Amino acid sequence: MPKNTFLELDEAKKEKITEAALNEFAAYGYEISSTNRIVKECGISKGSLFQYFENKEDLYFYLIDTVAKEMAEDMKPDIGKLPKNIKERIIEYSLREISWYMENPVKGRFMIGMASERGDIYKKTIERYGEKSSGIYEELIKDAKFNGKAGTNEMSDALQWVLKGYNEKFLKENDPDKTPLRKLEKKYVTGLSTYLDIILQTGDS
Amino acid sequence: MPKNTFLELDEAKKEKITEAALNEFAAYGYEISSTNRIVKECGISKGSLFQYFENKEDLYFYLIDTVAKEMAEDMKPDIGKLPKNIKERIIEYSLREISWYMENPVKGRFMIGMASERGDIYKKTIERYGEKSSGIYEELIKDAKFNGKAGTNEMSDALQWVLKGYNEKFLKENDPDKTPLRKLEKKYVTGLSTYLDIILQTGDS
DNA sequence: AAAGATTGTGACCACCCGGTCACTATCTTT
DNA sequence: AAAGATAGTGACCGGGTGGTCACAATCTTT
Repeated sequence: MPKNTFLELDEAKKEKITEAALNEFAAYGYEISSTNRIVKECGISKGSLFQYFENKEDLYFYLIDTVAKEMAEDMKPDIGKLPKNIKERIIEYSLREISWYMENPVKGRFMIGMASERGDIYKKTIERYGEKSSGIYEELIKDAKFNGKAGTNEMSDALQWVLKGYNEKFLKENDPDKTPLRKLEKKYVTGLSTYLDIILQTGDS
Repeated sequence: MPKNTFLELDEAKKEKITEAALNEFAAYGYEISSTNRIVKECGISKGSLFQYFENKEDLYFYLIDTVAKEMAEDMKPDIGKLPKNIKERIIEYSLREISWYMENPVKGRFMIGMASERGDIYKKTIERYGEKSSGIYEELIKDAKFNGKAGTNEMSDALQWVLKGYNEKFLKENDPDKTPLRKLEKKYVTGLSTYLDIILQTGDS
């Protein structure tokens, strides 16, 4: 965790440092990211950075804490009022998620990158935060009918894999800076609907 | 590509160098991997390594070439005689793939890691080899019936995501060094069958 | 205004990197 | 055996790394 000195900085400065660090980690990943570039980017001295944070790892975990918390808080209010229909429920939840990524591209890339780190830092991240919970997917499909021998576990796995695959594909093929968000959201829903038909037994739209 | 000097080395030495380099890249990824550690591991001098290969990148691409070729050749003979039934066909192909990964764990981790590199080396890899072809998945499902509006493209995407997800899950949960391969293969097929039921309309076993 | 506490700085440290090259050791040809 | 070609070596180079610390600047208390 950051030292008190950092938390007591004025918002603008904190923001600048956080932004620079997120950009660096999002672009290069943990190991290749350079604290030298970070301090140059946000205009503070090396000494200051290491006064605010114990070390590079401390800074990295602070960012994970902050961004994960912010994301969770942005999404939480919507989760309560999801539709009853399974397919609609999944689409609305997933749309909320992808919109957050498009509205927060740097933080989004940071979070995605975090999940594909390697070596020590990956192990430590897992130790601190555990594997990504699949609880939310089980929640989403709680009263669906399934094909074959599939149970809730298999179904939520499949849903998770398809959503992840579709999100990656969508983010790769669509640039939120070029197309208005509204249009992208419509496109996202249309595309996702087709994929959901594949794994959901229910025939209604 | 490696210089002639490397290709003319005796097999044992080539093998030792290749093995050490694969281990390093598989464990750390391209950027963090160290040529110093590689030469120490395989017992040659730094000078020799750079006599055999132009530079680190050259070595890396040589490994990709070699391993990808080997994998393709190991799999090719089987592809021709896949069953006609879609589900059986997918299972048999996918089983062959996962078996190869379990029989060649280092090469397997190297190939998987390769696909999740970042930055320049990732771009260069794509430039050289192109995106991973999804042609094989289209081939596998060529005469399936689909749910809803899904066409061949969506279907092969979904199949690809589910297979990838299941493979990762399976490799994480099963250690080929502890359980005999036969048993693992049986377990793999049983598990995969359930997931395939989710995305395949066909009701037959 | 002076003294003291706090915050900010960047030159500097030891270390590691990929890559080089003058040199040695080995093998081949004469 | 001598001479020449080839293969192998590791100290060394410039450069970048995360992290430190003596000092400078600023703010707070007296």
